[in-house]
Order: sequence, then C-alpha cells, then structure tokens
Amino acid sequence: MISKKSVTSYDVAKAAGVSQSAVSRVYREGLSVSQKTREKVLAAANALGYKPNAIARMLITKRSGMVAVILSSRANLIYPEVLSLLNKRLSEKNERVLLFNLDDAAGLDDILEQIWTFQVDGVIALAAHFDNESINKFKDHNIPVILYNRRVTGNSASSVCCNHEQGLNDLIKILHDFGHKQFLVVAGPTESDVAQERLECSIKSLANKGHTDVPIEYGDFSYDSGRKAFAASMQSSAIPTAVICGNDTMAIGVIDEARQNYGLRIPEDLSIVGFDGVNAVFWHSYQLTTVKQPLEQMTKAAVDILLEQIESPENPAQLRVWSGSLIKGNTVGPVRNEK
Amino acid sequence: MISKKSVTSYDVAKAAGVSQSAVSRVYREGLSVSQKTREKVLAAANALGYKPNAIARMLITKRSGMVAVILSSRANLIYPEVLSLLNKRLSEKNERVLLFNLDDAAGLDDILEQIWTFQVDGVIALAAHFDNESINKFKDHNIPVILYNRRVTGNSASSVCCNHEQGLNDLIKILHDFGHKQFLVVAGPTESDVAQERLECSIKSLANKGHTDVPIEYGDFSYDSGRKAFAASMQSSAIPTAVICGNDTMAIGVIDEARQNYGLRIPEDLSIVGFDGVNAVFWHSYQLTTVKQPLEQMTKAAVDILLEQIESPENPAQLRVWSGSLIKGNTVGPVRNEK
DNA sequence: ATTATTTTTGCATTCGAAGTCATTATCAAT
DNA sequence: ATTGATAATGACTTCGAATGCAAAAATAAT
Repeated sequence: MISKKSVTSYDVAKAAGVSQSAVSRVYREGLSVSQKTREKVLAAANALGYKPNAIARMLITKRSGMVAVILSSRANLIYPEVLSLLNKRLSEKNERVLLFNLDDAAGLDDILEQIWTFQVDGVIALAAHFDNESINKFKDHNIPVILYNRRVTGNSASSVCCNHEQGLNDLIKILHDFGHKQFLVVAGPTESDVAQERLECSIKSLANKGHTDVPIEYGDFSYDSGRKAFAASMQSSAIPTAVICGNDTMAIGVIDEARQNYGLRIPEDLSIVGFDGVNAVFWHSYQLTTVKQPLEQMTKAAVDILLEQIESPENPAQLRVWSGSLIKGNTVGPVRNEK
Repeated sequence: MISKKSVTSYDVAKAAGVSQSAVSRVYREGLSVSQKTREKVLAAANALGYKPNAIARMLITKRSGMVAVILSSRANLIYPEVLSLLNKRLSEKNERVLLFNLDDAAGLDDILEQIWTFQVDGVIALAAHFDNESINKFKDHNIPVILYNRRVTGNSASSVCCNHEQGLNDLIKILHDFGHKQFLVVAGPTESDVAQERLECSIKSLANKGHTDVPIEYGDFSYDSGRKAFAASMQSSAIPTAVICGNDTMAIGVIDEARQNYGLRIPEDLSIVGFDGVNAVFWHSYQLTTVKQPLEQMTKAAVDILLEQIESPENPAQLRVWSGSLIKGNTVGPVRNEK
C-alpha cells in the first residue's frame, strides 16, 4: 500500500529553489523564463521524475486535448482505417482520440452525457444515428462537431463527405454504356445514412439513364448479406445482369454467390460494382470495379476543420466534398445477349 | 464571443438552496443524502442543464476513467476488431478508451510520457515495440499494464494470449499427416512479437515432426507481402508443397499468387494454412484452413484483469492463455506425388 | 421529556497546474 | 549616475468536484 505519491510542480519548485509559477512557466511555451531558472527547474524535474499532470492542466485551461470519436459497429466496415488515419492526424495536432461506441448497451443520451462531461475539445462522428438535436446540443456548448460522410441539413455541424453521387454516376454510366438493362441494387442497412445516400444516388442515376423500377435488396454491409441479397434476387422474376452494391464487402459476397451457386462468370455473365475501395477489391479473385473514397484527404480535412473550429468557434460550419476515384477492376463487361 | 459559462455544482447548489457538498453527494453513489435534498438538487441541476465535470472529478479522485490502448499499424490487421471489442467491454465497466498509436512520428518515449500525464487508470498494449523497461515504468507508478498476445518475461505486466504453439501444432500436424515434406514458412515482420512467436512455434513444431531447415520468407502481414513471399520462394531451389503463413491475410496472398502466376490448384497442388480467423477466410474463393483466435474471451479477460488490478494494485500479475479453434477450410490436402 | 444514536448537512480544504498582478532584477540609453 | 523600458519572478487565486470533520437535524431508545 505504499502509494508512491506523485511529484507535483511544488515539489520541483522546492527542489529547484524557485516558485511553483516558475515551474509552470518552464513547461508552457513562449513564457518569460530566464535560462538559469529553466535549467534549475529542468534539472530538478528530471531528478524527481516530474511530469506535468494533464488533468490539472485541463481543469484550468479548459482544453482537454481530447477529441471524441463516435463509432458504431453498424457503420461501414471501412471505419477501422478511418479511425487509424484520424488518430494519426489528431496526434500530430496534439489531440488524443477518446473513443465512444454508439451501439453499446447504453443509449445515445448516455454517450452524449459522457462526452460532455469529459470536456472534449471536439467531436468527430462516424456513427449514423445522431440526430440534429444532439448535434446542436454540442454547438450550444461550443464543442465543434464534424460529421464524417454525413451531409445533413438543419444542424450547425461541419461535414466532410465523399461524393457518392458522382461516384455512382460514374459506375452506372459504365454499366449503362455496356448495354445493361436489368439492374439490381444491393443497399446497405436502412439505419445507415451512407447506405441511404448511396441507395438514393443509385436510383436517381439509374433513372437519369432511363432505368426505373429497379429492384432493391437490403443487406447490412457484410459479405454474407451480399450473398443472401443476390440469392434472393435470383428467386425473383427479374434476373439482373448488373448489380450495384452499397459497399465492396457486399459486392464480394455477390461475386461469390453468383459464381458458386449460380455458376455465373464475372464479368461475362454478370457485372458487379461496389463502393469504398477496401483492400480486398484488389485481390486477384475479385478485382472489383468500384470507387475509392479519398479517406486520406477526408480525414485530413476533418481534423483541420475541427482544429480551426476549436480555435475559432465563431467560424461558420463547413461542408467539404471529395470525389472518389474510379477503380477499373474486372467485374464489369458488356451485357450478354440472351439467346 | 458569448462564451456560455459552464454550470458548476456551486450554481446548482445556489439554485437548490443547499451546499456544494450536497450536490456532489447526489452525484456519487452510496453517500448519505436525504430524499428531499436529492430531489431539490436534481430539479435544479435539470433546470440549469448541469453535468458534472469529469476533469475536476479526476483531479481529486485520482481516477481518470480512461484506459490507454496502444496500437501500432505494424501490428496484425486483426486489431480493429480487438479494439472494438475492448471498447465495448471497457465502456461496460465505465472506462473509456484513450487511443495511442506507436508509429506516429513521435517516438515511444513521447507516447509513454503522454500516457503518463493523462493519468490513465490502466494500459492495454496491442503494439509490439514495448520493452520491459517501459512496462515496468508503468508498474512503478501503479498503472497496471495488460499485454495483448505478448508473453514476455522479466516484467510485471499481465498478459492475455492466444496459444500460438498449440494452434500451429494442430495445423502442422495436419500437413504432416498428409505427407508434406517441403514446407515454406511465410513469417510476419520481425518487429512484431506475434510474428516472431508464430515463426518460432512453426519451426519448433516442424522440427518435432522431423522437418528441419525449413525455408522462411518474411512479409509484413499484408496481402501483397504474402504474394511476394510465395513468388520469392518459387524462385528458390526448394519448391514447397505446403505453406505456413504468419497470418490469414498473407495466406490469402499466397493463394492468389499460386493460382494466378503459377497455375497451382489449392489444395491439390499446394496446401496453405493461415492464422487468426479473419472474416475473409470464410469467403468462398479462399476457405482457408486456419486457427481462429478467441478474441472475445481474450478481450473480456484483458478487461477483467485490468479492472482487478486497478482496484487492487497489489494483486500479482496474471498470464492467461487460450487455445484457438481450428477452422477446417479447403486449402489443405494430401501431398501430390511428383511424377 | 431526555438522552443516545444515527443520519444529514455545510464548512473548509484538497487535488495540481496555470494565469493575474504587482514587485523586483536586468539592461540599455541618456 | 539616473531614468526608462523590459524581462523575470513569486504570492495568490482559480478551475470544479470530492471529502474529512464537526455541527445540526432527525430518529430511536429510555
């Protein structure tokens, strides 16, 4: 039970023969300290193993150096990568990531309260369910919020998004130009905003090319759900020649289901496109035609905007949209003439 | 610039006509407060929108409610899943995850200092490079450390591990029993402890079956590195009939390389095993024979042990090891008789 | 009604660093 | 040598909740 009492700035001050204020100044930047004092303090601090207590600093400075990142496992499976990139960028800016998961037992309100009590400097939301009311609550308390891939009106948050509309237009143009007429849309879960947006863009883009009443199957972004969706579609009356998937993982599921259970060759018998640009789309067995989200740019912008808003909360919210880059895989081809 | 001053316990106290202490007691558990006072306080708090300031609480209670999770991107690609599970478990125990990345520009020492200053309640290390000296530093300050899949002697940390030895014994026994004699080991990066351990276990297990001087190729756990490793091996004098991979992703790379560039059929011409049990091993194009790490159990134990150590720092460190479960895929078969 | 016991309560202090402000040391300019 | 300007310093207060302690109130026992 020998709880090693922690070394404080007072201890260092005493050992160095200076005041506590002096110690504090040594550890902040751009404050007036003589070379002599600085050396004395640093020497004492070193001898005692002193490390400033970030908690105490947070309390007085009202800056926690922490950013809440809100995830939900329902979200697209690409988020681990996003999280890693965010973490990297934020730590470059001397902010730490405090993780919150929206689908843990505790509900949204509970999570919001926690975030709030932790006095985070800002919030980056990758999670879906996050209504305007909640978003605005943060704004009321001067906590800037960045929505990732979520373009919602009626709130005061900034957003960084991938241009799903353009990406899907690109993909659908290719399919259309190859002469496809029988489409299937495999959408992500209805709870996901991204899934919803991609679905709407797909429908709209198809309609623009004259394809209406396109059948839709719903999945949950997972491989298995992609397989099931395609199987379900094959039970229906309208057999597709082209499948537009809500993400890459489902697209890969569709590929496997089509090959294994229906003996279809890709792309000769069936064309398939995805969205996201995950690593697996480059794997030889799939080589999916898809659109890659510019995650690097998006996360960089998310962090930049967040920090700008932390520094200057009065700045207006921003919306930044990036086009994805088309990845020409090997899963799209001309429609096969039915004999 | 109307910085909405935050509501403190004093404000609530004033509004409720009680002392600040009373407000504090209402928000802690098991403290003596009369029903009447509690109601008054809660009403006032509600009216003012009061939320206790966790930072101030941390300062006095010396409990931050945060656990540092140390990652490194070098680590195995299975860690996003681990992170998600950890986050879930920890939040059940009312602890938050504060993320640290070991391969950000800043070095190990810098990260350690940060963790230290943030007064985290504990540390869970998924990252590789983490020497005993650093580990013991935490112990010196009564911060418990849990190593994930890292069984190292000479330090005071607890560990939760997958039994790589048994898993590899199982896999290698299958290969051996099928009559394989020409092996290739595709190891993970030398910086990774997990990779190292798996490599050693593989060598040892092979030796036990009488296979010595097995060639080794090194990768970095990625798909491409798996492909390159196999290609390199095919340039060498010893053409393998069985490949033991340091993780599933590299194994999938090996499969694709063997099929695409060498026209080999799996498992007729070449047997391949992996390790981890990632989702993609179930994909139809691969169906990898591998060992699945019991991540659920491991993360649960990691959190349980950590909390026990937080409550009772004098308790001794623990080591817990779980066997993985063999996944019988379709990538292993009898050795093909060379004509 | 009186004393003994338990429960509530508020005062004052604490956690550890940061910042305000007035004071003092330092240096250059006259 | 004197003044003025600047740099460096320490005493004191602050951030917001938690808690030891003693006083007060409520309850139980006599």
